[in-house]
Amino acid sequence: MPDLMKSTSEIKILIVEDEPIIARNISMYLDNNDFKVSGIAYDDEEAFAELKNNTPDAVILDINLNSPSDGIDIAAFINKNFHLPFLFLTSYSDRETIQRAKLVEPSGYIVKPFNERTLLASLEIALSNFAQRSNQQAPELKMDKINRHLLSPLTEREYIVVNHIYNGKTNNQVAAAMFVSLNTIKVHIKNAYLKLDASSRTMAVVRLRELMKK
Amino acid sequence: MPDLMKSTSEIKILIVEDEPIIARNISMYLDNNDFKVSGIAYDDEEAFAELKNNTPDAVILDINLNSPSDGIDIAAFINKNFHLPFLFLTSYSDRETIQRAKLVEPSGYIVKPFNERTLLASLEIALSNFAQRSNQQAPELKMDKINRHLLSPLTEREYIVVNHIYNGKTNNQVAAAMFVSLNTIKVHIKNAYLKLDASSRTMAVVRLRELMKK
DNA sequence: TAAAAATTCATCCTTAAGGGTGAATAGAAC
DNA sequence: GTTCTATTCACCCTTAAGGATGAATTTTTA
Repeated sequence: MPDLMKSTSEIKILIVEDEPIIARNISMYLDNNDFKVSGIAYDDEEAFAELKNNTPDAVILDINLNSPSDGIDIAAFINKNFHLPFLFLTSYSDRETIQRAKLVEPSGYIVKPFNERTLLASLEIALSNFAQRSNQQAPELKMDKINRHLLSPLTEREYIVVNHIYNGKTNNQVAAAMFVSLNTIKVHIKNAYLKLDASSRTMAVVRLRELMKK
Repeated sequence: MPDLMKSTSEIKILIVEDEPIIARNISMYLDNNDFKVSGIAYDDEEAFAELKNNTPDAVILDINLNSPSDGIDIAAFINKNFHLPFLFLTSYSDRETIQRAKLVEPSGYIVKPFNERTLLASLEIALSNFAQRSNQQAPELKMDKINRHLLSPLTEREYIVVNHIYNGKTNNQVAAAMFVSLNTIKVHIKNAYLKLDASSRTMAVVRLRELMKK
């Protein structure tokens, strides 16, 4: 089988993270899942250099860094000089930091501690949102939160699909965003419906809203 | 035209309200809109008598009454002795009262000051919710809130339709709940889509969520 | 390594949804 | 008294969505 999937979605990611263990962890996850890590930056200077020299397609930014500029500053720099999606990697922060982070309009957030699935799903959804409309943020569901309330948890692909549906996309739009066929999307939707006890996209959205409230 | 609509939806409403001006106001609204006011009770005793003698199909209850039992007490009595939908008519109340009101699981709330449209729409949605599933409450959109953010406001029927869509109903289910044909529902949906800048029910729901946040 | 789960895709079929046009009726507004 | 809006409905057509079945491939897990 020609791995069309892999070639089309091998997207170069820059990781900006001062803790080597976390950085390597993320790097391993991504390399095993159709992403290519173009570089790891441990401080602001390395981040600026990587951005210029290795032209990543997306950036994962830890907010707290051991350097003069933190992740939010680097994000502001990206907004000024590039047209790139970026996600913040963050622990629970104070309100001020969250406010500052929102101002630079990130394509997504990854909250520590995170698991592989959440990381990959957040990244894929962020890329899709960025591609469609850089300005407005589509609200993102939390897979962990949803799965906690389901007898049978959603798989990563099912989760991404229902997220798109939650944000009003048609099956064809979801297929385009995920680089797979319409048939595949329909299979994911059908399986997700079983788990969500729904039989239409609007019913699924109602169920998702209920699950998010709990 | 045989007014099938009127005969099927001429529902008897009991109004429990100690302020005669408001009571007559509501009474007038309802009588002009395919509802029949079976009686007006100005205190608890009259309410109990009306419930027994005139067998209303639904009850609108002011919470604050000049009598030993208030609206919530009467609601509890209804729950115990009848199977009837009731709505609370309320001004801004203290938390305790709201907590008590929630315990008797009303089919809806009408908050003063209210206009004719909100009253009728709340009533119709409450009746529909009650008919479908007496136990769980479908979350209800606020027409005033939505309309405040639309260039062209939704009409009452359009609002009721999008409310049903928001709660996951199919067009056929909406038609059944509103006692009109599928064609009519489609017309309302199409017109609502224009106002909401949507072209599918899921997109409409996304827009409604956005409008409710503002 | 074998079994189970996840992901991908195809084909076929039925129904739901969306969209266009036209039109009758009733009520409100002017 | 005429115009405007809201509500209702019909007929038409196209596309989207939902559902069933079968199957190949990869990844994970036992």
